[in-house]
Amino acid sequence: MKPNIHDVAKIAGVSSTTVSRVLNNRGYISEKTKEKVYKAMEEINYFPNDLARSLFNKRTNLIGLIIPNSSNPFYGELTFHIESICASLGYKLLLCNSLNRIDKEEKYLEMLIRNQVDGVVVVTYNRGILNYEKQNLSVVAIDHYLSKNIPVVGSDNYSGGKKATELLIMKGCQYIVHINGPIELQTPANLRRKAYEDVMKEQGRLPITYEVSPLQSHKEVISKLFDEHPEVDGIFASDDLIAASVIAESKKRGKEIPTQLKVVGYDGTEAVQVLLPELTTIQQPIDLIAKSAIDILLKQIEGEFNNFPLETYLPVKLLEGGTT
Amino acid sequence: MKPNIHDVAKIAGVSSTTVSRVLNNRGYISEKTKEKVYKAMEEINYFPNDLARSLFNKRTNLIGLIIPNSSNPFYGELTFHIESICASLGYKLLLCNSLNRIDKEEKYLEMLIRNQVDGVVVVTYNRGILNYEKQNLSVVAIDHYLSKNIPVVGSDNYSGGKKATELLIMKGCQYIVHINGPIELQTPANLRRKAYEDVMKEQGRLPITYEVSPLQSHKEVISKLFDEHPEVDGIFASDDLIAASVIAESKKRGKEIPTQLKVVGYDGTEAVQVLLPELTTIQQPIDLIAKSAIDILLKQIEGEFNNFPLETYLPVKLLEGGTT
DNA sequence: CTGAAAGCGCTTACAG
DNA sequence: CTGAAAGCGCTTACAG
Repeated sequence: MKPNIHDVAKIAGVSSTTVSRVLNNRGYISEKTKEKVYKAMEEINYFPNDLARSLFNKRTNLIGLIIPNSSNPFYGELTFHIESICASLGYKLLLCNSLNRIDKEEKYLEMLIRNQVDGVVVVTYNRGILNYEKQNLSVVAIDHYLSKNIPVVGSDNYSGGKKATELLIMKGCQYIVHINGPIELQTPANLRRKAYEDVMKEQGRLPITYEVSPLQSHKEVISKLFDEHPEVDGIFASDDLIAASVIAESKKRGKEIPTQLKVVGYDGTEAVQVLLPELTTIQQPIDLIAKSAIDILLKQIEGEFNNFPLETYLPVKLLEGGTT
Repeated sequence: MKPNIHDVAKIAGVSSTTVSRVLNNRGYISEKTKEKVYKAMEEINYFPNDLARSLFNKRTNLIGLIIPNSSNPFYGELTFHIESICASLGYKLLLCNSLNRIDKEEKYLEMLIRNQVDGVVVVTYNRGILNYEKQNLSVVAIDHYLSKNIPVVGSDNYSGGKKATELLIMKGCQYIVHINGPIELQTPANLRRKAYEDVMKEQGRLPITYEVSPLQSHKEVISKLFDEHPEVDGIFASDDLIAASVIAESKKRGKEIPTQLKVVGYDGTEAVQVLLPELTTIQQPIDLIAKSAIDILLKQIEGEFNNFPLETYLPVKLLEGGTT
């Protein structure tokens, strides 16, 4: 059996109240008593039960993170930063991979509520489905609007989309096509598309956007793009994995990069920098996104409403590689 | 305030004992009472507090996962599979990124114990440092020996190393060099090296292994390798990220792949398959590794010792790409 | 400076 | 079929 606070008390020859006070460093305790208690804890290898503490305190220091899939380098990296920041602040992370499935998100959310998490960080495409507010749970969303009252943190998508499109134009591309997720998903990533379209129109060009589903293979859509627009010589993909698929398809068709086709991605994760360093991409400040999200979440948890912005967009950086 | 079981009881006009029985579907309860209780729970949006349940049951259904860094595609993917399997079995995952630092691992382990996790999955290079057994906690290790009594799950490293080396030989490479982590880390991955050395010796060739640190950049070591062995025409890297760095260095030096240099990696994650599809690599069955690890951990948790193997090595697959 | 008692939100013998 | 009581391992007023 695991030792409890009474076992410690008995060995130290004090009451469990005193042990608790030593544990929490609260109230006045004589140095001598403190030492006895510490020695007793050491002796029987005692660790306080956080379940019991949390039950009393109504505070678990537990944060839930719902992401689509940690296999994806962007989410894997985001998860790393969020967890690291949490750990440094004494919070623990309950990880949930929703695969973007509403049923899973609902189950996970209920699980998090039952486990009394202090707050939740959500990355989901399923907007408005979950009644996050009903439970008056502290929530922060990354890169996705959930409702009017839930703060969103992400990269400066408009600026990123603009940088990508302008680079392709500057490099002399004549037929620039954009690939993005479905426009129905009202995510801030739509701003990448908006920026692309704005810049194209400004230049008197016709914006053409192909839509890929976040759940399905991008191959057919990309193949279709090449079939329908053989003249394409510039592609701005809304994430690096799509960009990699574009490069693969281009190779398959004997279209040389960057001479015949230039490609720009989005995300710029560490994995991409190692595995596909030649890719030109718009790098998201994943560490800052994580930091801001947690900052905002903790403010909510501490009850400081109105002391944080509802939308936070952090600066992106153009990483120029050999694909442009 | 969140409603509790007494609030439900009051509304349903029964005792909290009865509500608990409905919740747990235990004992005999009339259909009518059940319905009243369910209606009451619905009405006030009641969710049971798992902290209180766990405190009583001495079972949290919480699993801790300690990995070096979820930014790494291999660990990100492993994390995804482990979490998914846990979720499907009613377990929840507490994620810990140790960065391979002993101090962090110790802190995380203590945190997990305080949170009363039912078991821990560990991926660490710090062998023998942590006294996992002392706490008589259920533990399973992935790809790393922790102690005699802690079961290890991983890929069939020897077979993988053999396949990689034999492929390079078959493809006609004359000077094959291997890159691996430090041999002091007594991980099963040393078997990749052992297999390489065995095959080389069998062929009357001289095995040459360069060691990279898991924490530092691989660039200098790879650069040194090319400097010291300009004749190298085959490299077996012990993971895909190292392989990617080899490819980059090779390009920098104008050494053409696969004509002048052939490269084989190890891991074969989804991320690599999308971002660097031309890489020939030994693919680990990450899903099976996750499944086996959880199987074994749950057996320990259920007290079925001796009903699981201490070492499990799962079959690898050669993925041939353009780098050989 | 220290302790006895009550309570956090549950569950399970025990009794009826 | 249902309820009162005790207890899981803590913490915090309250009293001394």
